[in-house]
Amino acid sequence: MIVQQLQKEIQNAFQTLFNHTLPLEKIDFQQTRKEFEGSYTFVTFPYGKITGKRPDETATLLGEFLKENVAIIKDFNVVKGFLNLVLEQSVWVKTLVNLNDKPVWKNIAKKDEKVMVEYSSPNTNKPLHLGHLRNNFLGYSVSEIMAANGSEVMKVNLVNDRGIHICKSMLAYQKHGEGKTPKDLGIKGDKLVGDYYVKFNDLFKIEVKQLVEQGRTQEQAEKEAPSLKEAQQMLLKWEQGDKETTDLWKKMNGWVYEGFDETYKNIGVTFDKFYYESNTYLSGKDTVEEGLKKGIFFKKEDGSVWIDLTNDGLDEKLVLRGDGTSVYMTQDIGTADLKFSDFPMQKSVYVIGNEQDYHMKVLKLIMQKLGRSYADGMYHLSYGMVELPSGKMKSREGTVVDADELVADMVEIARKRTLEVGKVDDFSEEEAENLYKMLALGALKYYLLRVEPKKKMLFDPNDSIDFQGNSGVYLQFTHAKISAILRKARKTNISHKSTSFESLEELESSEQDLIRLLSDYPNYLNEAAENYAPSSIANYMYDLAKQYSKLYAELPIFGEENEAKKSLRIALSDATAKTLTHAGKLLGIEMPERM
RNA sequence: GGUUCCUUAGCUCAACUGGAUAGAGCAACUCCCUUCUAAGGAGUAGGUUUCAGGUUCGAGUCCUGAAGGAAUCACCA
Repeated sequence: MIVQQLQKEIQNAFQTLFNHTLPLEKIDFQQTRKEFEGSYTFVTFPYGKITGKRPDETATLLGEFLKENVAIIKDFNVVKGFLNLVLEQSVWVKTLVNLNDKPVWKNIAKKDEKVMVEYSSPNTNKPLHLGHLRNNFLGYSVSEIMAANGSEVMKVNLVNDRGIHICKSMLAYQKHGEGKTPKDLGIKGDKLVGDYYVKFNDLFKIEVKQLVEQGRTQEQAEKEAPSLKEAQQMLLKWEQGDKETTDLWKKMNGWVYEGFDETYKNIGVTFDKFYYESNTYLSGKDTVEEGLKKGIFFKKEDGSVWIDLTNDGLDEKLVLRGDGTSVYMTQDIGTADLKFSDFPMQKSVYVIGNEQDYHMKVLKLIMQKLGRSYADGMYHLSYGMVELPSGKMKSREGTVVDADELVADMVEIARKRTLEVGKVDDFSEEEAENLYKMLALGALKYYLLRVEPKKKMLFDPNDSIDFQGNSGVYLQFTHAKISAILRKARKTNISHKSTSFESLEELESSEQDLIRLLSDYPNYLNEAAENYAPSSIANYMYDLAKQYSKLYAELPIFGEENEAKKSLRIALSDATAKTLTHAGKLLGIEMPERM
């Protein structure tokens, strides 16, 4: 709010002093460094050509003009080309009044923009692991952030429910499962299926080893292993609609969906629509025809269809097999169109790991060449793998950090910590369990979201995720402290209505800093949406909580004798709590009243 | 081999998209609960931002090259 006003004032000053119109969006401010007086700093180095003066001269001229003509600017100082602006204290109080009367995010207008976010998109042959959690939290959070910025968002999950990998689980189950159900075994359905996926691979490895001993090369052996042949046979049968096979497929997928549902529900992730690859894997062939007609694709002698992307710095890429069957790309082309016909979006976000950077680049190029309106709005939210100290997680080796187990472990840690240091003796069992889960998920989500998505992460199962310092729990703890203050204010009937403090003229620096941070929230929100970056929100929340904690330790609230100051601090507390709650929601992190 | 991405304090990460003396947490060390929740706060120490050049008023950020790591380049999905 303040920034917008300052931008206009600078624009006006440039107009008057230098007869030059600066576009508003080009006028940037940075926070004045602590060692100088002031709040906002305008950098004048880039404008030498426009002003015809040295940067410090430009800064001085601007400073004098602003001080003279703008009421909220109390003073200025110039260090080289840096113009530091000192604002009237009343600006801060007025800003807090605005925050207090109406949270900043209520000013965000609805946009006429549809956004589809595809995320999670699991294979149905194994349970979700830590890598999926990163995906799920990213996708969910980006959806929330876009929606908070006024877009209409559709969250979709494209389930990879067919293919050779699923047949592998089915085959192993058929052989060794003895018809046992998850219920019989007392385990989740996705776990059962995952176990048989591992079992298949154990068998496969033994076969390969035997073949190698018989003199085959590793490569030959991997192609010839009988269990693999069987799986391929099964896939063929599935595609032909063989009843026994599809029945088994339906049964086992059903188990997996039950398991997934439970996990999604547990981690607080939701979808508006599910797509299943078993329904979409044949689509896209018409589009390939279209591309051929338009001359975008070409056919080789064997009938296979390709696109030549050498001019775009890539290779030739197959889009349809010689025998007319689909490849991965075919499906994705078809699915892209299908999504658009269901929900005519301007932006289409794909939350997919960075191992598919190349594939997604090709897909976007193809859709652009086909002239799809949504193609420019396709965005691959690429994220790095979560690795263990021993290296990459591999489901078929069983070396994964299981999502359900990790959450359960963290709930246990939360329980232990709460019993040690928490202040919730009078909680009912249900309330306590809720809290443990809230803290566990808060820590986990913050841990995964505060890092820039494209960076790979290292997770050491021996080091538990932080419950101290820069952590989700720190944010929650700050909120709980504030809640205690607000409860006490309510109980003792101390008002924090704007009228009770708006006449204040002097503020402490920690109060000012906090107001500034609070009023900057919409900028972070906007930035997060533009860059698809939940990490900006996470880092902002940490800064905010830290700034509040500082104030909390420095200044008394109920011990303050000046009633106006007391009210102002309560209003500040309230605004901080509301902002933490709002921002936390964007990351899927809930804020407790007590802990 | 081609392409893309990554490399910042002992460890895990920031750095407002090119701005002032690169900031946090963890770990170590000092202080602060007779005060609103110490899962906190204040402080000390820790850096040639992998390396070498370049661009400019100014580079962790942009360009070129080198080193190390990862992904990808399938008629697999």
